[in-house]
Amino acid sequence: MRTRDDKKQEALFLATIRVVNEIGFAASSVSKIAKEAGVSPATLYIYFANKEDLLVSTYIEIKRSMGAAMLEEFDERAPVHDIFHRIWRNTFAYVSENLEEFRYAEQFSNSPFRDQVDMEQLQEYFAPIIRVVNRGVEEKILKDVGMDMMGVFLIHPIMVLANPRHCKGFEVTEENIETAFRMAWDALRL
Amino acid sequence: MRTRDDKKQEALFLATIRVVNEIGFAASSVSKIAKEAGVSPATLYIYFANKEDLLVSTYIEIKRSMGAAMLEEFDERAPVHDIFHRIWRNTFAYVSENLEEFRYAEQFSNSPFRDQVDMEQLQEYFAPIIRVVNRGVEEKILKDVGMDMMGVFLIHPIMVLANPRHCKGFEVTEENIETAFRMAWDALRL
Amino acid sequence: MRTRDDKKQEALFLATIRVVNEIGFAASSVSKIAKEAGVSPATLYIYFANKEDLLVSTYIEIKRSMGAAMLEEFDERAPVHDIFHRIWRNTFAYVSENLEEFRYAEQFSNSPFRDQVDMEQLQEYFAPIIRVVNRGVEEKILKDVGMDMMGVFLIHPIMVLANPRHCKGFEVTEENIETAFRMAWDALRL
Amino acid sequence: MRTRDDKKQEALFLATIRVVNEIGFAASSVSKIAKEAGVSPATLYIYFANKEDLLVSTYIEIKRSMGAAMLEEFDERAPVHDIFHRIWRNTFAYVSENLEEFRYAEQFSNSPFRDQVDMEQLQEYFAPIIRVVNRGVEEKILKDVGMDMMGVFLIHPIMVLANPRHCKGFEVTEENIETAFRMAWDALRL
DNA sequence: GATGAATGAGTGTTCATTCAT
DNA sequence: CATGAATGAACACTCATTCAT
Repeated sequence: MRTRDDKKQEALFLATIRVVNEIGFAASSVSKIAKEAGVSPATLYIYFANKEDLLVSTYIEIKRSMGAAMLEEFDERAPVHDIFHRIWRNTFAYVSENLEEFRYAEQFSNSPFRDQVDMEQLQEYFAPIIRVVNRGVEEKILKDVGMDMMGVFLIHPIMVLANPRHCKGFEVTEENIETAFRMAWDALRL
Repeated sequence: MRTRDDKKQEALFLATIRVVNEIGFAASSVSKIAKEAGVSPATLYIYFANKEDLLVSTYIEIKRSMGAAMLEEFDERAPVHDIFHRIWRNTFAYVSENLEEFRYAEQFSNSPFRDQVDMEQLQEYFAPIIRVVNRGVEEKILKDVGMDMMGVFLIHPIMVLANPRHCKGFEVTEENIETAFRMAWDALRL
Repeated sequence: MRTRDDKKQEALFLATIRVVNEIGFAASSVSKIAKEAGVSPATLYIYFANKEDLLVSTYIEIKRSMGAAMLEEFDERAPVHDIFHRIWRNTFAYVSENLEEFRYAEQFSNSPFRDQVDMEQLQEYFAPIIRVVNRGVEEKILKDVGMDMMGVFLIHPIMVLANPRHCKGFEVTEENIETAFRMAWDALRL
Repeated sequence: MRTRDDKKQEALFLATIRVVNEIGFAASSVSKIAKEAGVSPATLYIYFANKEDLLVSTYIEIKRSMGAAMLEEFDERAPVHDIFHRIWRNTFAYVSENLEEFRYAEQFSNSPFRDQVDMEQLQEYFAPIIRVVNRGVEEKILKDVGMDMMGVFLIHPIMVLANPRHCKGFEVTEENIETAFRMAWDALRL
């Protein structure tokens, strides 16, 4: 028998991201994605159970790689401020260099497909961050305001700022990134 | 195309919001929206040029009413902090009380339809806010960081916090709102 | 608005029968039936909810017209033998003259769609026959063997004999029909 | 194509019957049948030329075994009545005990695949019965009405009565079988 | 102004079959 | 001998839009 080609799965992920970003979630059809990936629509169904599975799997794959990128060179023993600074810059780098993936994730999480994803599982990728937040609160460095609010002022600003779609006026320069981080840190710190 | 029977146009706006929120952008069809509004699909084309026009117009209508709500009791002569506090609470109130409209806008602005909207025109609704920001910078009350960053730390947090879809752990209580505002203000102020 | 065209429903019934008889149940597709009827596949869905509805409705329509044909000139007060003779000849005439309809019904009732039909409702068309059978039993003219067996020896033989597909050697002549009826009557009578 | 591993061929026959009976002719696909048989779809094509060959071969196989069952303990020298009685009971037994096979054959012979079968060859299985009918006519025991009519009143009733799908009200008891045979015999005998 | 009928183009998905291993 | 991968063609069905009334 022919052997399964991992390249095709990867190609389908990339094609999904490209097509969804270009024409939007609503207009993205299985046949367009298959064509973009250079395979037959029927072949797609060998690698994914159905359209939803394709979209959800693509999202999870992005989240996984994003989580890994955010935690690069993560050193749990460093000062909270430095860890956050590291994560902040990692995340900025990831979003800037993987804008397509990031935009896909954004569209996905604003679609009803979102409810099909096991969020608990996704949270695992970000567990170390949560531990640092808790440590920061214990050490009286961070405001004790719950995890959601931390995300809103620490992670979310990056998502918006790094996305030229939202912030046409924000240039991703060394200086601007540091300024933005200072604002985030001002919001979070005690 | 526009005509006198404003009730039908209003009904179509509401139906669009309801349908899109319930089954998502991708699955929302003209005929389903028409049925929800209690009119024939053909009638819809009397009020809107096509599906895109319907979706875009609905979005603009929401943005208009949202802008008005945010600026309620706006007093340009009050202190910058108080104006922002007022806007912050207005916005929270609007989002909480108009979750459906808000969610529609969120889905819309994460779709490629976004590019069909004349953003310049939308900005007008929020012009007074921009003037206050500029005043705050001049008065050395606010960091001088450009309008995008202001939006990211002032407006965006509300959008996320008030949306239970994103923040299941955040309860919209008096206390939490004030805490969050303090964080936003810490981020913005000099 | 355009007005609904009853001719199209009729055309779809006929097209269904023709296509199913020509290429079989399994190979009959909605698009082939629509093409045969001279309408777009999409139009078909205005008149029928889905493929199953089309097939089932066609079957019920046939059964209705067949029941009516079998009971033509039905006179409940005539002798049982004469009534049966009349029904027998009516049925033979119907099957011979409506072979296509009959064959469709045959294929249908040997398909799993059969289970989608409300058989109780169909039985109504044949209620008068059942009453005559009961009378024949009471009058000690017919064997008291239950309704199924009556059907097997009275109705079923016609279905088979009149269908050249099954009985290539049976010519539908006056004499042969009478001979066959005598055999059926011999089977049924006391 | 045929090969030595008769177990797989047998498994495919059985799988075909099971699948077709469960989901119907139209919905039965090669891959579903292969899965039911526990082999790959590709393997199926080693044993059968194509889907049609599989379906037709399954039918012929059933007809062969059915013919053999009907003629069990066949004694050409016995009285015509007794031979018929024997065949009648054999057939009833076969249908009752092989309902799945029988139903498959029924569906098959009501589909256009029927025309793909060499009927002449099938007739061979039933040749002894034909000889007995001819003898009965010569001996003035049976009506001289042609072979088709004999089949209609002798074989067909069993097919219908033994199939609970058609005759929900007929219980396959010793007594009912004998009663039905008497009716068939009354129809046939002079 | 308002509508149900109508449709070509498209949807997601499965099909029977072939091919490389 | 046996197989999972691969696909063009087809499937049932829905779409956004137009048309006749």
